[in-house]
Amino acid sequence: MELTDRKKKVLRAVVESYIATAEPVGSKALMETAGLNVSSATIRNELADLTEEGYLEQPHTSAGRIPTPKGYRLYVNELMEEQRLSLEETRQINEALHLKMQELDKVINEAGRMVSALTNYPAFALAGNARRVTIRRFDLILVDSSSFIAVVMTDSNVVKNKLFRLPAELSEPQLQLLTTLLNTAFVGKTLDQLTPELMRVAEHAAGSSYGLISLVVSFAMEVLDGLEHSSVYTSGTSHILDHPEYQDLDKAQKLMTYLSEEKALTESLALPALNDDGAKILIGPENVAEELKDTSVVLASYDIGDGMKGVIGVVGPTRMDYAKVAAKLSYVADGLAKLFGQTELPPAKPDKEE
Amino acid sequence: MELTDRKKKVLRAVVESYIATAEPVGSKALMETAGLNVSSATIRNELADLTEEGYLEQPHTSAGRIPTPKGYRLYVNELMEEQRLSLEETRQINEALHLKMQELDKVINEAGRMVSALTNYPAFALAGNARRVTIRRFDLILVDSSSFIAVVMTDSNVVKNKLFRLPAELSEPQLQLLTTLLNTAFVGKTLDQLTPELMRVAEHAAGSSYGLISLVVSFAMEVLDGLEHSSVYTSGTSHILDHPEYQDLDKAQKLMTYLSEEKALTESLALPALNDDGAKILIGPENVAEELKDTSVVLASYDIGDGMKGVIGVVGPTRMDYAKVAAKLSYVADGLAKLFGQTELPPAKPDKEE
DNA sequence: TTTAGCACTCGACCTGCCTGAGTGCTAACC
DNA sequence: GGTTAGCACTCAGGCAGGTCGAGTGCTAAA
Repeated sequence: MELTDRKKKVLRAVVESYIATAEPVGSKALMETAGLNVSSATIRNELADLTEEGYLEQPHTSAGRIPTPKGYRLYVNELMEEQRLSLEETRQINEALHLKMQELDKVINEAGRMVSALTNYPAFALAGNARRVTIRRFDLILVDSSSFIAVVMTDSNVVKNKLFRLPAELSEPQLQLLTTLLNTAFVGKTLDQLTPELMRVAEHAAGSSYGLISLVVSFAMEVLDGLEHSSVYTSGTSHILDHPEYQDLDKAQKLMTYLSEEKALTESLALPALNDDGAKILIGPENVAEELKDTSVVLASYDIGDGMKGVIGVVGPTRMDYAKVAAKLSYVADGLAKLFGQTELPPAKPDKEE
Repeated sequence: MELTDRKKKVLRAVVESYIATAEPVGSKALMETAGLNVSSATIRNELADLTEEGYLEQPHTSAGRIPTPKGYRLYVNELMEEQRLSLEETRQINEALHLKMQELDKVINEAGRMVSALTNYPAFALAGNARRVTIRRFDLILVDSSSFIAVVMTDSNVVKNKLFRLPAELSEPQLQLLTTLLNTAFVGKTLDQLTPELMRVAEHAAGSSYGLISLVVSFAMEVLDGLEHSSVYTSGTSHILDHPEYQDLDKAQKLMTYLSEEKALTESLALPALNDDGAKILIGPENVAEELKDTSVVLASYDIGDGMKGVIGVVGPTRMDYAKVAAKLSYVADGLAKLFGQTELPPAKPDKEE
């Protein structure tokens, strides 16, 4: 059943006032803020109806109303006005985004920090692969006669390396043989395709340096594994304490602990978002995780390219400023998508030349 | 002036009881716990003396005594008994330490987490170089005609890589020329020795692919910079709320914020510790950082090898269980030192062979 | 349908009171 | 002299009761 226009206006005013103050909202206060030229008694009637229908609730008899999750949901779906970011804010974001392009991990982490600073809520960020990752190539670099660097590149264009120091001697030709072997046997394979049998075959072909095969391959496995179970970065957890709903230390601590548990966070929040595009708002009980049942989450995902996707999100009380947060989050996500979309290389002409 | 034996016993009992309960300790309670066969009145006299001399204080007239920083200091220096870890604890630590050897960053971070879990205090961990780092070698790997991987190795045996995608074509010989150029011009240089002039000379020699020199070198500079300003990992900040002294949300939040500010943390806490070896306890006002004036810090540093050192530390209320924390921290630090001390490679014979 | 008015509810806050833990001091004791 | 028992004193914390005021629902009139 559709709500009347006036009811919607009242609901909206309640939500916005409660978002701003965290205090139950009374009929008198609404008379002024809702912009309807009716008396407080009329508003009381409307409030009673809205309460009846489950959009609002009363913490106790003689208190004002606060929105229920259902109320927030309606607000988010229909009533919320798209927030425009101020010039200053966009400037800030752009500046931060165009910092030097470091390792992916660091950019992700930095994005989380930025979002947290921008919204004053704790934030998290992660990147992951929507698909299985395979190995694209191996390179082995001889450093000296007893150590070498293994470089592994995946088909998602991630490159990782590791330095190996050996108790035994090693020669350039040996290493080249190894490289060829690795590249013929293991390229194009996903993590679970790297079976022990495959290893054994390759080791056999490797002759005297057979032991190295398993070393390098298990490194490659670590790399693939790391890419598929990418880690989450959390930032700004101290912002939890900003909000009166977390005066209750116990509540605050539970949320903090939850946020610091990578696994829980990844599984219940971030991964589901990887496959859904765009922004998403989860209000209170809409969250799967028990710990978040009275907490809201705003998420945005973006494309990194090479089959990878990123997610940034913000966690806060259900009384969250959804409009502002969603706007900021989307803007940052868009910025990141653009950042990753462009070639990593700035036009190759150096601008200083005498 | 030396304290009498009995005074020391009383002080010790006060500190330990206060550490355990966070409640001011009265003369009656001490009668039982201090293990002296004297009446509460006698103890009261001793308490009065200790208070006079600045080792204890009273939150208010009719309350028991709590230790002052000076009291804690004496306790730590003379009275504290070296704690032995339980078998279960050492087993736990060893197990965690012998996980697969991943990237240095991750090991460091993991160590911090472990310490935090072990002590129930927030912990931080970082690694840094005691000396200037230089470049040891460059390698460039051609991936396809428009992209290559740059691998940079430093004299601290850290290897980093980056994938470059070019708008232009690139050939193997070109890349080899570049590699030689880079290796002759920039090897052995520290960050500040990588001057623009040096770059210009090298670019000149590079002919048509001169633009790539600056790309690779600036990547190398990032690597050196990153190694010298290594980042701190904080974990377990939610443990702050475990302790009654941080019921005051404001206080808790200030500490949390401080802990999440990498820069402050590195400069005021971690870096100073890098140069001092072994364990260190800083009590309340002994800390330089204003934010830590009523907080204690226990630090341990260890050798990573190749001129690198690591620091792990724990932050908590002055009423911290110094003995336990110090024991655990040292054990972990020792473990890490050993872990890094051993060759990264396990004896190269695979134990399964048919 | 809206409004004014009124009785009612209930949390927040203040107040004063009481209790008990803990003190310092004094005088007696060994 | 150090040690102890006893006693008066202090003060935070908890509890009970009272007041205040914001906000309600309901009713009756406009």
